[in-house]
Amino acid sequence: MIDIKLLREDPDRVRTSQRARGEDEGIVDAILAAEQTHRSSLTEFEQLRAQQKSLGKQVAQAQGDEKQALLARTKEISARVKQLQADADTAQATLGDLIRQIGNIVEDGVPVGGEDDYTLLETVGEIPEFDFEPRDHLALGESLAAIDMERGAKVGGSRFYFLTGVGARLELALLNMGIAQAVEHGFTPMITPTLVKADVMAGAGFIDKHGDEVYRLEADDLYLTGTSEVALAGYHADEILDLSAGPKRYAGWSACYRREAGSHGKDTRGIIRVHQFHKVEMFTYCRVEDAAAEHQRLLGWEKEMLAKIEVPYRIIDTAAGDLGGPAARKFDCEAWVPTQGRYRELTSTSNCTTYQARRLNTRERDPNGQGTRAVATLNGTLATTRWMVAILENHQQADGSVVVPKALQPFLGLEVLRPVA
RNA sequence: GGAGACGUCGCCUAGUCCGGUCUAUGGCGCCGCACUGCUAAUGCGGUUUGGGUUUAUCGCCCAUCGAGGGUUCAAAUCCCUCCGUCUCCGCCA
Repeated sequence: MIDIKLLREDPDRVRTSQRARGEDEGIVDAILAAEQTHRSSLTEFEQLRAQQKSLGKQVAQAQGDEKQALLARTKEISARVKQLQADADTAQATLGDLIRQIGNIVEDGVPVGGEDDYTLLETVGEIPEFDFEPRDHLALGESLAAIDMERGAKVGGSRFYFLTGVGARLELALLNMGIAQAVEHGFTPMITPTLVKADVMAGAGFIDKHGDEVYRLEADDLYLTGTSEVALAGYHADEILDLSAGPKRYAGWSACYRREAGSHGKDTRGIIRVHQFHKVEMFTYCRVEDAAAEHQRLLGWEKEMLAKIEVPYRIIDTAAGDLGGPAARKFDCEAWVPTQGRYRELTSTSNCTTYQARRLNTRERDPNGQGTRAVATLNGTLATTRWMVAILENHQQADGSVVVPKALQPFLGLEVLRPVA
C-alpha cells in the first residue's frame, strides 16, 4: 500500500508511476475524493461521539426527572452516532479498497513499458560452445537418474517431479550453499511456514494481482506460499523494529508452491516451470533511506552465488509494467540455457520500499522525529531448484557426464555426475 | 478430538463477579530535568498506538484493554463467534 500522504501532497508523482506501469491514473483523483469524504464523515462522527460521551457522564450523576430527560436526549444521539460511525466505516473501506489498487511508486530510472522493455545492465561469463549436440536438462537428468518427471506426474500430476539420487543431493547441496553464504554475510537462516493466513498473503501483496497463481486451502482458509518472502514479510507484522544497528537480514528456506495458471503449454518439459520447488530467499528489513543501497547489496550476493555455479548470465532491470505491485524496482539475473539458446530467470530481487511494511504494519521509531514510520522490505533469490537446469546444461560433457562446479563440490561430495548405465 | 484456565498501552500487574468519578492502578525498565568530583542513590516530570483538528508550538477531540459482532443512554467489565497461550485427558507421526 502506498502512503496516502504522498498521494495527497504529490499526486503527479503517483500518476507518473501509474503511467509507467501502464495502469489507470484516473484512480488518483478517485482516491483524493474518497479521502475527502472519509475525513468529513469521520469528523462528523467524532464530534457527535464526544457529545454523547459527555452527556453519558451527566447521566451517571443525575437523579429522578433530570435523569429521565437526559436519557431521552442521549438515546436519540446514540442512534445518530451509530449511523455516523457506519458512514465513516464505509467511507474508510471505500478509500482502502481504492488505495490498495495502486502499485508501489516506481523508482526513478526504471524503464517504462512491459515485459520486453527491460534494460540490460550486465552480461557475465562466456556462452559455452559444445563440439557435440548438447542435451537438455531433462535428458541429462534422466540419464543421471537425477530427475523423474514421469513418476512425478503419476503422483502429483503435470508439473510435478521427483528428484532422485544425485538429483536430490544436488538440490540439497545448492540450497545448503545458499544458506552457508547467507550465514557468512550475517543473515539469520529461517525455515518458514509455507501455509499462511489470508491477511499475511494479502499484506505481502500476493492476492490482488497474483490471485490465480496462489493455491488456497478452502477448508482452512489458508494459502500455500509461492516463496518464503511471504512468511518473512509477515514475521514482523504489527511490530516496531529497532533498526538503529542496521538492517535485519533473514535467509528463508522453504518449499514454494505455484499454480502456474495461464501458462498452459509453456515450459512443459523438465523442471523449469513446476508447481513445487525449493528456494533459499534473502529478506531484508531496513530503513527506507538505505533501501536502494541494500537492493544493490542483495544483487551483489546473488551475483556471488551465480559465480559459484559458473554459468553465464545477464542482469536486467525489469520494466515498470512487469513489476509486481509491491516492487518499486526489480533486477533479474537470467542464466544461459544452451538448449533453449536464451537466458532464463534464476534470481529476482525486488525493492518493495515501504509498500509491504505499510500493509503489514511493520514500523520503526522515526529517527528524524517523533512517532513511528514504515520500514522498507527487500527480497532476493539465493538458490532454487531451477538452478539445476543451468548447472546441468552448461557443465555437460560429450559422454553425458556433468562436471560439478568447484564451489559446489564440498556441499555435494562429488566432482562429476555420471550417467547411470 | 474432550475438559478447564487465561489474554490489560515495552515487561509484570490492579480493575472484570456487581457496567457510569477508569480520563485504565501500581511496580520495573526507559527518556528528560534537578541535586551531585564521576557513577550510584534520591526527587520531580514524562513514557501504548493510530487518527482528526491545528500545524510554529501548546492544546483539544476520537478510537484503541487478543480480533470481530451484539446488548445498553453508557462496555476493559455483560452476551456470542473467532484467534492465540497454558494445564490435564485421549489419539497419532
